[in-house]
Amino acid sequence: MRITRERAAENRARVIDAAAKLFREKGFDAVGVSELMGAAGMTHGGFYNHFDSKEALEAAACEAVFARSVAKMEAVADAEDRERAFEDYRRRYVSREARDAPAASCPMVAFAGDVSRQSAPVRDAYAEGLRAYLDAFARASGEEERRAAIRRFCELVGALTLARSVAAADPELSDEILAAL
Amino acid sequence: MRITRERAAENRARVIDAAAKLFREKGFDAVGVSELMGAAGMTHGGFYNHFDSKEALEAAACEAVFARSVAKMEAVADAEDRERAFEDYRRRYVSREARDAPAASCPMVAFAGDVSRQSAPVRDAYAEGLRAYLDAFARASGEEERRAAIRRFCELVGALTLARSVAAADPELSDEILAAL
DNA sequence: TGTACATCAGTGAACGCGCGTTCACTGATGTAC
DNA sequence: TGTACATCAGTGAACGCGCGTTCACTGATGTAC
Repeated sequence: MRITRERAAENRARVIDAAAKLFREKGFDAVGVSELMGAAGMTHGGFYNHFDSKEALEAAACEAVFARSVAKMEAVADAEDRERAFEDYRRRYVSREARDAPAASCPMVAFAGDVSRQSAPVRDAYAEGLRAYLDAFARASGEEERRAAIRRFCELVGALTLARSVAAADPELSDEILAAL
Repeated sequence: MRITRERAAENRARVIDAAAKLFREKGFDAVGVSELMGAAGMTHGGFYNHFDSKEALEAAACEAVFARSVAKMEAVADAEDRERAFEDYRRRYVSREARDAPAASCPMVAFAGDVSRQSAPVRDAYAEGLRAYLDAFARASGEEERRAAIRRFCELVGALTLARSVAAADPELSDEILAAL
């Protein structure tokens, strides 16, 4: 059942899309090749037509997720009313909506815990993404000192990470952490 | 080869100790029962003499790790020179030594990413630990507003998490993040 | 205190299961004429 | 444009592997007398 090249490229993109969501939601190791291919509407056997290995997809998905996040952050930095755009971004970052939608949110928070245990290509894609993101964040924040910008970002990452980690077991504490920002 | 009850209790404690280290270092799912028992000097078969399941050990280890961290934080809060003790704690928290020794460091940073995907007992042990830790941290920080204390803690957690996540792929960036605190 | 036996902590083989990966196969697509 | 054939994206069974868990077994310990 050969299909058009165009369609094959769409399929590949759909696998990366599914991976971008599922890896953020469940972590790299908890999502299998079968589940990924299923989420893209295929069976597992064809996976290796598109990727050398699961690791290769992890790196590709990591890159794709960061690309979108960095673009969003740069849009904030380049907004006419930068200050307001930044505050909006911040508010949404530590919102309950963001906390409860790990599949759609910040790659740093979703991947940070796992990434140091993943393969080198994944770690490299992550590091490059973080660098680009931090540069954009520093510009967007309006802080004169880069150190201050980094501290502000750490605050956001810590808050979202902690709030998400206790969301199920202690929702009040989780809300309190978000509200503190 | 039955052994003394005392010795059996020691063995159990040794398994929890090994779990406290290995789970923080590699994550819950990446450490097997065999590896844990081996680290405690036994073979895997006897595991279920001590624990109902791997999940039960995860919860016990989580509790044990938090107990130590909370005690340390409370010691800071109750120190004669609280302010200085707190600054020392902060400095050590975002040091390279702490970053490079995940097996021995902060349970929040080590577990936060994984805990929401673990079983209820683990999540509960974690939530209780975090609550106790935050209370002690708020006292130790000397902040009048609890919100300000939470923000300061988020800053630390974010910095250690991010620094650790890029330590291998981009040591300069990792150092820069630590230095920003 | 000494003896006889039940207990049970630890051993290592075995279980079913899901994982990442491979492979023979299918058949519509892409290409050469 | 039409025909003949090679290509290759996707299928689904099969692979070896390590996981959590179970189990029959061992033999020193703990207990009852």
